[in-house]
Amino acid sequence: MYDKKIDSKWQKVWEESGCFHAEIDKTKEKFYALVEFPYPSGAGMHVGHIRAYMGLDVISRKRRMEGYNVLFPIGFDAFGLPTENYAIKTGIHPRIVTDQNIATFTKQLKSVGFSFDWDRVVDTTDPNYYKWTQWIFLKLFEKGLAYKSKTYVNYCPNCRCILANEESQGGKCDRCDSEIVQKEKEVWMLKITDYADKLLDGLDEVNFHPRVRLEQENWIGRSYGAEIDFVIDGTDDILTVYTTRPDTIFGVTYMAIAPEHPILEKYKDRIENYDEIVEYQKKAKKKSEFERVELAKDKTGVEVYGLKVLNPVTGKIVPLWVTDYVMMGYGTGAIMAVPAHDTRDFEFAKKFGIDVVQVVSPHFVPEDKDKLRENVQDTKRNVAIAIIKHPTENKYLVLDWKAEYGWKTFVMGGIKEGETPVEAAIREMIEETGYTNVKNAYAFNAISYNDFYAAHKNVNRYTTQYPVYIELADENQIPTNYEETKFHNYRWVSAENLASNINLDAQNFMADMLLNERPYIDIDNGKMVNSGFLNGLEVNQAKEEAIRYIEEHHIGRKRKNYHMKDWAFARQRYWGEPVPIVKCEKCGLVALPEEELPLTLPEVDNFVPGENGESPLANIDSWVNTTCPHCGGKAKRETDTMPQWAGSSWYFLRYMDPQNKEAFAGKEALDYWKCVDWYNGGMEHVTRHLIYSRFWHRFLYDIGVVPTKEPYMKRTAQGLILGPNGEKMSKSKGNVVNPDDIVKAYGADTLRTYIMFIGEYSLPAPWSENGVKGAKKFLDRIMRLENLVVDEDIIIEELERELNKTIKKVTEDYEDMKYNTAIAAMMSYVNVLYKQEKISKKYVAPLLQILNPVAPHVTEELWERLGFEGHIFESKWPTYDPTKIITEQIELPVQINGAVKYKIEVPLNADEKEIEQIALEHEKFEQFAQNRAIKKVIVIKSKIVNIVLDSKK
RNA sequence: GCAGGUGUGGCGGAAUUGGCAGACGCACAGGUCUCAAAAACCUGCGGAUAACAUCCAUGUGGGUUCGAUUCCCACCACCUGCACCA
Repeated sequence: MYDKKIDSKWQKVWEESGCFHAEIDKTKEKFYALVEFPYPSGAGMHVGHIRAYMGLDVISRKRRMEGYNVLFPIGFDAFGLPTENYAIKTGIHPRIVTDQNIATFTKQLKSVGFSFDWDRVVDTTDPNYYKWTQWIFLKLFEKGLAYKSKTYVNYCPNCRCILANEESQGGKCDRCDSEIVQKEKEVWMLKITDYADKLLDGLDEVNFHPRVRLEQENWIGRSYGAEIDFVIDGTDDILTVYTTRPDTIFGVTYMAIAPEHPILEKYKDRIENYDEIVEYQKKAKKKSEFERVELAKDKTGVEVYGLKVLNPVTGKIVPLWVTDYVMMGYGTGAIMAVPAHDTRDFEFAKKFGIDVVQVVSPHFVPEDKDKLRENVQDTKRNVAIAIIKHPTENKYLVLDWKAEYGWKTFVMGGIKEGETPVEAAIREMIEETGYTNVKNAYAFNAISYNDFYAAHKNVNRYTTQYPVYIELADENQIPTNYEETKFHNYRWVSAENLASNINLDAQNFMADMLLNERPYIDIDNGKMVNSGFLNGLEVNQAKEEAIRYIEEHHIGRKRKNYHMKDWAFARQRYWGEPVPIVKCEKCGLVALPEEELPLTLPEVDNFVPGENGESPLANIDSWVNTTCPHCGGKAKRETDTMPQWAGSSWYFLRYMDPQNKEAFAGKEALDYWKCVDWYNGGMEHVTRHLIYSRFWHRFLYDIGVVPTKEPYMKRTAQGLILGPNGEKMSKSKGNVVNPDDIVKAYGADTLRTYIMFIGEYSLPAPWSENGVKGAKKFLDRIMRLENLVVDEDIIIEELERELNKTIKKVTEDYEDMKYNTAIAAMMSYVNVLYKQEKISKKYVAPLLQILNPVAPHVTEELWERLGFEGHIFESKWPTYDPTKIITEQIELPVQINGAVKYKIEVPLNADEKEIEQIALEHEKFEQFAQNRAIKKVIVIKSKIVNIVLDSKK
């Protein structure tokens, strides 16, 4: 039986032997495994922490046995709001609370038996640590990447604190879930946008989980396009817009600006309805983020009377609108609106009756029977397509062409010289159907290019097709004797069945555009129409050509844009790193000299932040008032502190050399450990910590103080552990599992084994108390192997094969983080062992070694009891013998018509012919074949045999 | 709305260059041991039917293939991320 008392016995051995302590050793290859260090909250450790750390504890233990010099550190990310809020509530100093929490976490972590190097623990709130956080900030300031700016920032009224964009995703505060508001404030910002390209391109150099990579790419959100300068008619002012679709410049029918756009204030005297606009600005400002998103479908806006805008390419003058669907914070706060090819512009234009002009048309080139043919004449044609609506019913006229053409189409025909599409469509309708009386007819925005072979004329046609909607007034018909009527018959089809009764893509597109009013936004398939010099170009060519044109004419420029914004790097709170900058009346913002670091937090009586979002530090006059390091005059300290993400942006570097007093880490340590080889953590940090720390690290590389561009070579992510009810664990739902309870009841290895067995590592998995018992049962079975083991050397073929297979499988699965199947394989092997009367030690020792990373206490104990030499952590990772895995006879399944019916034994190297013969000679074959003829026999060596029989006898 | 992921027994989950669906575990049922229980051990366990034979079965509907959980098309449900990003 696995008695949990052995846990502390082995934890003591590991601690006293220092076996997990890492030192630089140039004779060995290094391996740096990193897990996201915890925030030491009062709630203590969560089972999620265990899953996160186990992933790399297994890898680290395996690597040590493989002979690597492994650095596997742990520390505490201890600045932050929960501790401070607790301090506000209880009056206990955050320092004391932090120390208590760290002590609790340390005890808990040790009780699970992680192989961390406890001599390298870091604490971000230790002045010896944050000295270097401040030092890095000064470097950023020195290089112009830290700046103070008065802008609109995200503000959480509940936390009384401003937040970075990354901390207010979805318009909610990361910490307390309150609705955030926009507040104008002067705060410290870090210019992370300067690093957007480096952060994106750096992803090519590392091996990140695809989901992690994708989320980072989306968050940075690089887009390529152009800035185009529109002239405000009758002024010298320009209105610059950013667009990713410069190709659609001919489709601009209005311009739109954000409510906060400064142009409004500037021209308030010229604007005829300025009052109305001010009213709209007020309303827009009041809307919460939530409302803006929820009411997205219902566009609002006000036209600006008195200002018009000149399209610099077409020379057309278009109206200017103010609307809150344009954001001041993205691009230039102004857009050129192209309703035909943008969903939002389309909705807006429809609501306010603004023109929609199609400039991109799909290009259909059929691959079926209508495919262009060689050796027939090529013809070019403008074609009118008549979509004719029945006078009384919701039905449309469809032509069924004769079988040899196979088309189902609308009425269509060539547009003659001097004819408009509408005229041509009506003429064709009368000629082909005899209907004469039109109630309403108009062309609409669904022009398409269509290149195909026209069988009835035996020519290739390159057509531009113009759709025309015709509504009949009545069913009055005149006789027709037009020659083309012999090709087809017509019938009426209801609107909902139209798509399945038209079999040309181009015409289906038209019907779709007519019936479901929508913009055409497929940018991968399109050619330009109604677009002057761009006409006929594919979208991508048109984009380049448009940019070339505007640059040549100095009316715009190529441009990249990012979704990511600069990092608001200030919190109006006490429990954070003080910003080492003073504001001097004469010299402005002045950095503290390096020798004065760390700038430590002063003692305060009251941790409550001010009503208007100022830090508690602002109340400590003795601390705030200081002298300028530059001129010696009066100066005030910055009272905002750094955000929680500061300390965690470089902690992996401190682990390399945690005691260093001269630098954040010494050169020798940096050159040896270089960067993290494998980093595991949660998905929730991908667009926060992981972005920030890559930014800082890249900056440190750029100033020459770290040896690699990227901090983490490989990044993986564990899935959440859900409560037993399948919901996310939370106190309010009462479904939280405390790891301490599991360790106390079942032992550390049970917890470890269960969590690794729970399911695919990167996916969420629900907790199951029964599953825990299953893990315990398995470990008990391991311990009881002692009763089967004998000293004799007995060779058992089956065990030879199974052991080698298991070593292979487990070795490989650990590397792929497939811990669940690795454990399943070991369980299977144990099941085989239990079938034996007695087993030699050599069949148990490697099992203990490969199980050791998951269940180190149990395996160490049994290793000792069975009298193996030394400790298991000093032993060498077992290798497998591939020749032992192969057997001479292999079993192959035989299928009859695709369903497995029986199995055959064949020699390993039998060829297809021999296998076929063995399969057909098998006694069961006749039973299933029943004299049916064999059509075909498929033999896949070492996989399967499939015999295909005639269905008849 | 866009992007990504997931969907397989009563449950957690295996199986992917297309080749035995349900490994391993849990739960459940029967048995051995026991005065009894627990533990342990053995056996069974997707569904239908008397059946060792047959049929059905990997979210739904089609398709490709000798053969599809795996590939293709359309759709549904749930989860995650982003979100009026121009």
